[in-house]
Amino acid sequence: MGEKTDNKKVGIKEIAKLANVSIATVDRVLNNRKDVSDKTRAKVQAIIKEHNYQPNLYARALSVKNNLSFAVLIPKTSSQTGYWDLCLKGIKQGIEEFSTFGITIDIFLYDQEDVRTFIKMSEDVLSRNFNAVVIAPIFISETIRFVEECKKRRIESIFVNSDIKGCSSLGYIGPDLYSTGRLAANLTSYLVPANSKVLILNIARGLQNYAYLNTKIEGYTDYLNKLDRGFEILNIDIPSNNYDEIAIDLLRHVDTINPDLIFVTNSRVSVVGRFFDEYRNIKKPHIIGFDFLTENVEFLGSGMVDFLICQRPDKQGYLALNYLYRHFLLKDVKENFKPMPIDILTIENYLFYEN
Amino acid sequence: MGEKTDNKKVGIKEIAKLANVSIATVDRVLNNRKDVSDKTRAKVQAIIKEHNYQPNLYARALSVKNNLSFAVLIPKTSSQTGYWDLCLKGIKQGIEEFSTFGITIDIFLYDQEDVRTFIKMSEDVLSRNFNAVVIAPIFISETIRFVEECKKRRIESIFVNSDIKGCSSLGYIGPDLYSTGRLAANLTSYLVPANSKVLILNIARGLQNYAYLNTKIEGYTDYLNKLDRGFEILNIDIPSNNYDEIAIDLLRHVDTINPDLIFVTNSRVSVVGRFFDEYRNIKKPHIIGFDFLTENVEFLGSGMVDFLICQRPDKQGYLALNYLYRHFLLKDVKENFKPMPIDILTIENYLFYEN
DNA sequence: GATAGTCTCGGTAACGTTAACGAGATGTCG
DNA sequence: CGACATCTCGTTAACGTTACCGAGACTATC
Repeated sequence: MGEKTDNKKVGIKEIAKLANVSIATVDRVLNNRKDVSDKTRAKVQAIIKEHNYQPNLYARALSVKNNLSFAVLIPKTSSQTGYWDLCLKGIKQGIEEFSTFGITIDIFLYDQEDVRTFIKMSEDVLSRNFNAVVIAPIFISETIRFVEECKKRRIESIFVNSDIKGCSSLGYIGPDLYSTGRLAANLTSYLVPANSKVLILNIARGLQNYAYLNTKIEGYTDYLNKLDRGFEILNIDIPSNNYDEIAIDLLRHVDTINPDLIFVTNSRVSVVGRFFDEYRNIKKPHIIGFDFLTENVEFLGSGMVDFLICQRPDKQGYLALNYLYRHFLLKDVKENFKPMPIDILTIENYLFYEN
Repeated sequence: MGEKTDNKKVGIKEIAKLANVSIATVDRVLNNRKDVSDKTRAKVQAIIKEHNYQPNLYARALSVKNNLSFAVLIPKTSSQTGYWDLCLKGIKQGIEEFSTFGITIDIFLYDQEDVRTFIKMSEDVLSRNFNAVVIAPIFISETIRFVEECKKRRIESIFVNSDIKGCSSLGYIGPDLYSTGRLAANLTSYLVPANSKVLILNIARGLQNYAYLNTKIEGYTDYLNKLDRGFEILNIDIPSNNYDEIAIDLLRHVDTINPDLIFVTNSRVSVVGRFFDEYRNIKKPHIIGFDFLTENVEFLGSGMVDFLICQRPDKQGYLALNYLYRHFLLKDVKENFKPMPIDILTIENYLFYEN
């Protein structure tokens, strides 16, 4: 025989009967509201614990008529990378799911190359009356200021993609960026032998703002230095979003450095792939980069890129909304979240990767 | 401003009013039951489509009082590997979640080293009256026979962990095993140079039964042979579950072969790790294995094992039940599932891996 | 033309929880 | 002692869907 599962779910009604009170009182105890004497509260709580009562979340979701509203404040996708589209995809999935409960979710997109658009959008958010806001914090000081303002108005905040430690009221959903850099270094150590030349490549306009890049690079260099294999590590910025401009810079650097491996610190790895696709006379180094974008996957599939490290941006977006939903409606979350998994994609497993 | 999401969910009541019928009739149309004239059915359907009516699954789940029952037929966890515990963990999570709806789920565990226990358990399953059964098909011909019997009795079946093509009525949830082997080979090619000696190691009692192993090995050797780097590939079985026995065999083989890399084709990679931990005078090869078991992770963390390939057994178990739940209650599933993602774990990202 | 059967359809109680409302008991202050 | 506030608790209508029950209209049969 197999194990038998006891599926006798006790309901609020059962508890009420056992405690000789009304279901309203049980509800008051469950949601620890007032209007219950200490004595009956203790009695009901005892019975709840004794029978391991678990609320029916579906009934609760059905019953509660809320008018919660959340805001989402993330960069708009640029012509150069579809990264934020992925995040948005997860957000939209969340909207689809949670609109059933009457939750309103508004999306505010800013230009990650123009801090003024962030300030404008954050003011727009404040002008309305949201219960919570999901933020991708690109601009550090401006985000801190914005969250301060939110706290004053009792608007909860949660970060995705990257974190500013201790800033948001509800925490951070995303990968540990330092470990992300270490992982890239770990894979690097498998790809190239000792004394190799390794090029760290930061490609994007307005690079100075991207504090999260430094964390990745730190993890990367710390790991390689500790390995002590005589790697020669160079860190180069190409502050542009234009392929032709980037190609010129790249050509110059690659010519003089002649790297064995290039580590692209963000999702622009496809640009580097395209470069070596065009300049076939140049010796192609190993390439490691970030994010499951179609343009990146293309170069992964052709063997141009060795590893893609992924942080599930869509899942991050979805989880942020899911967390808010649970925070406000289900009240079941106390635990702070662990960092997101860091996925490794190669030519052999990318086909099965989704969300 | 941001995008505004229209959260006006139309309900069955709205539809009824618009169609000048009762909600009962709308319900009949929605669940295409009889007792509706063609004319009113068409009218209601038009209005449903026009207003893009989406049923409130929570209300439905709350309302429906079903007495569905599912069986789960998987190997019991052996002393040698906690693999099936992980699968069971996912199953139990599903039980927890779906018992809310009055679904009864019974677990039947068989001994994967003894086909008779499988036959016994499958008879037990048939003697009761389940609506569906989740099967981990280890014993091929016996499983086929069992599923035939299920079909006669209109019991749905779904496979996890490995597949027998076209056998189960509802499909297969798990990784593509051939690709799994290819991925191991891909990682192998990064770990060792040309002309290396590679040892494929199959460890488990009753190996002859494990058809899924061959698929993995096929993927592995196909990939390496196509690479054409002069790898010397050896395939060795150690049909035992006892560490001391395995160690003796291993010592003999490793001594004569002196491999540069060992590919352990199942979750017993910790045994190999322990071996090289004890025989420190032997040159440690690179090691690749399977599954996120605590004992395996230990050797991943110590650097003894280079890569662990994971197929999320707990998620497989959960998804199987989740699929059944959706199949019977929500009726929303038509799509056949894609293979599960194949995860790569190294010393640098395993900390963030869960379910 | 009475009877029984079939085909449509509407009314409504339930599912488990929430929250508005009000009743009764007790306390407080003049 | 009366007026009023506060504390405690029960009653009950929702939430959106399902499914049982039965009413009315129509058809077939004798």
